[in-house]
Amino acid sequence: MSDKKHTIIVAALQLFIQKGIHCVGINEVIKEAKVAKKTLYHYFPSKEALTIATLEYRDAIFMSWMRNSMQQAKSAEESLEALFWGLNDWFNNKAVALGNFHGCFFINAAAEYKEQSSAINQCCHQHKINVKNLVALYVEKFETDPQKALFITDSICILKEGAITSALVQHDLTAALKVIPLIKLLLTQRLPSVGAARECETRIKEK
Amino acid sequence: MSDKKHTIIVAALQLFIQKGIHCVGINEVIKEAKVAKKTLYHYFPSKEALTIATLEYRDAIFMSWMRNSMQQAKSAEESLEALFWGLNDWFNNKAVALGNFHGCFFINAAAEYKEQSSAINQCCHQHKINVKNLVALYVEKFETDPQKALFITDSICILKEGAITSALVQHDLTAALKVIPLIKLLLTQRLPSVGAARECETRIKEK
DNA sequence: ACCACTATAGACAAGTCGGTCTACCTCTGT
DNA sequence: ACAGAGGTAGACCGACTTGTCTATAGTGGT
Repeated sequence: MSDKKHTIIVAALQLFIQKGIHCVGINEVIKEAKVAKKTLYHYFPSKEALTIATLEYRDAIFMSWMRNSMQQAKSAEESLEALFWGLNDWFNNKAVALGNFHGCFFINAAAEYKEQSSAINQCCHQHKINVKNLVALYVEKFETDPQKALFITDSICILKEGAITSALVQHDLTAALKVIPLIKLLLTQRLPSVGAARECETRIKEK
Repeated sequence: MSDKKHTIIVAALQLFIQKGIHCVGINEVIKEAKVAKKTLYHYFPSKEALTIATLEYRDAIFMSWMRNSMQQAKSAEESLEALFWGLNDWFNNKAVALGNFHGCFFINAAAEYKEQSSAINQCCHQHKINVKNLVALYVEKFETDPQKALFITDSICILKEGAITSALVQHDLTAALKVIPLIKLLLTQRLPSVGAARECETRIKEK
């Protein structure tokens, strides 16, 4: 990839994360990237294309950071816990790879582009699938029952989203830590919860 | 309150929730509200003031809906579970008072106005405090230890945020149901989790 | 009857938006 | 030497933004 193209993506990503996508104009991006407007439009046909490029770039950064945070633990269970220690670092601006915390770029972008048909929304959706797949990889190491594994994976992903959102909206920088006991509970005593999940499914069919 | 003022707030809220605040211009609001621009600026000094009025109105609607969803259950524990059944209705467009689901207005608004000094961000923050206080009211009915009660309250709020975010970004309309087993687990076996929370606090101090 | 209020439509100002375009300047490969 | 790619600055376009203003009209209270 060209140097300039990369510079533009990095600058745009930084601005989009800090201020939101709608708030940042093309002129601000080219000023920050120290690049001519023609150069930007040489590499990207539109602001939307640039936005998608920043989402893809952020996805690569985030997934790499996540893999790195999880793979050092001794067991699969500890890897899942380690994810939340990593999130805690992020919230407190200690995750160098992710930069300062301004919430999840993908959640924020999806909030700005709500229509499911929009390419930007689909990018955000895809990122969450990537995250879920990585979590599932670890869960499946100790839980062979696919149904139970899916329940644990979903629960962990929801707790992750909740922690990120709470950190952003409620300014609760300890949200990731508050979740860790629940993760432990989920991993040590998971059988009754699946029973309860089945009960829920039954109840919704009754409705 | 004047009829016109109320009409403007309702129209603006509907548009803001559907499309996001930055995406909706004043002209669109007055067209939807069938009101002259001067009338809007007679009641609201600026778009920001109008936005805050919509946030306050939505807060009133949401808190009323939430109280209503929870107060019918037999026990405090069931009220907390009922909250998630209510969320499930909302996600599936069955909560009449809240309208069709487009994510949490406050999370989305906070994502658009990230600066903590902004009045809009503070409104969102305040709403989450209101929600937390209502949850705490029920938790304190069965958990007298303030530390444990706080942990349970925080956990439930994080699960709520996670479910809403997952429903929006991952298009997972069953997110609220997936959380219910965790709520049950939290309420029936809450002692070990507080121990784990203490362990976390110890570990973070070591860092 | 008259004032103050509430409302209307819509022109207008001043600025920003995404995006196009011209004109010119370096490099690099042949 | 020369072509073409990649780069620069910035003028320009039409559409849109928030917010102000003029001119007009119906209303209720004193």
